[in-house]
Amino acid sequence: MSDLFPKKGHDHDRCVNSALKQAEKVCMEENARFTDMRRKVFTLIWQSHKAVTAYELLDALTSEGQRVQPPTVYRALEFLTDLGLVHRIESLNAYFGCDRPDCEHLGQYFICTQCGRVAEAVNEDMSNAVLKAAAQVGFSIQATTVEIKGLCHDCATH
Amino acid sequence: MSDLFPKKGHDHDRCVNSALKQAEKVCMEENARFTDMRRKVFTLIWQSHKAVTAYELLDALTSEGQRVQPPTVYRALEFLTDLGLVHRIESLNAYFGCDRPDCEHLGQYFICTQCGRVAEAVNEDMSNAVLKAAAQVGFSIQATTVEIKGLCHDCATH
DNA sequence: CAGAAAATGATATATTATAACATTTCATCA
DNA sequence: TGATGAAATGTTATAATATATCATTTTCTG
Ligand SMILES: [Zn+2]
Ligand SMILES: [Zn+2]
Ligand SMILES: [Zn+2]
Ligand SMILES: [Zn+2]
Repeated sequence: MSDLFPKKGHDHDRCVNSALKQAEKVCMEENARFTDMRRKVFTLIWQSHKAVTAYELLDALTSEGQRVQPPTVYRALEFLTDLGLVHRIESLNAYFGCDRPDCEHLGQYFICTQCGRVAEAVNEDMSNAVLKAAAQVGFSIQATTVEIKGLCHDCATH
Repeated sequence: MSDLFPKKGHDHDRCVNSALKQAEKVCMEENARFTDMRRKVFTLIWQSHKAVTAYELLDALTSEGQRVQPPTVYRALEFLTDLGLVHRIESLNAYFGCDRPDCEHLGQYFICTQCGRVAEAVNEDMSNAVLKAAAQVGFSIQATTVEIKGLCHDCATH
């Protein structure tokens, strides 16, 4: 059994740095500006493996100094989600950093209701099943939401 | 190709009446009270094949007579969703009547972004893919959300 | 019918998100 | 270089969704 969730005590700075690198690359390629605010929001989102709400981001940005208003955060989130650098978790009204912003994929998430961690899966079987089901009923897909809640392996066994 | 979505001009009263019958049966079996308010909310939800927001329900109930407050509607929705008579569509913050409240299933929805209609699918391939993906990573499922947005066959072809 | 439990009413407030307009920053090119 | 227009951010207000808490009414049970 392979665990999607990061190991306890892993080098998380490495996660964040690698995500920043990828984000810079994607922005460069898309000729999009990775501004200070966008970078701050992106970094805050990557500071844990949990999903983060817009108002948690607001609070974090505000405690860093001057008051930041909702539209500022929502704009950064829109930018990041449009580029695929961040995904919105619909069932949590929260945002989560994408591991693989450079490859097209249908978002699929495992969400642990105990520890709060989220893991993105890119599972061919699930993707294919969704695509096939849609084809069978003549439905042309624009976006998909697959969110699976439960206990991660760590939480289920401890 | 089989279309999940109801045919234009179908006998919708029949949909509603059959849903009410099923709801009564489920409540009876669960020894749960299908009160006036719950019945009203349930019926309103079934009055279209679209998802309905809590505040749309509030407005509808209020225009029927005296003012109804949010908690009243949210309580009815909680009751109905707990029993599986209604599902919440996370990506719309809206509610939708379940076709098959009498059989266990993972909720899977097709949501047309053009006409607004929603269709519940009960697709074994999708369910199995989700269950298998979870098993592979040692994740024990509590709830799943599968919401597929796009164009229904009618909207895609007209 | 009394008493307990369940449901609803009422009031207030929390949480999530967007609209609209002002100001600042930044790339571009005359 | 510095005018200029587009993009980004700031600011204020408000919309949309959801819940906490306590009071009252209704229903069930004995
Ligand atoms: Zn990490
Ligand atoms: Zn966990
Ligand atoms: Zn119908
Ligand atoms: Zn349609």
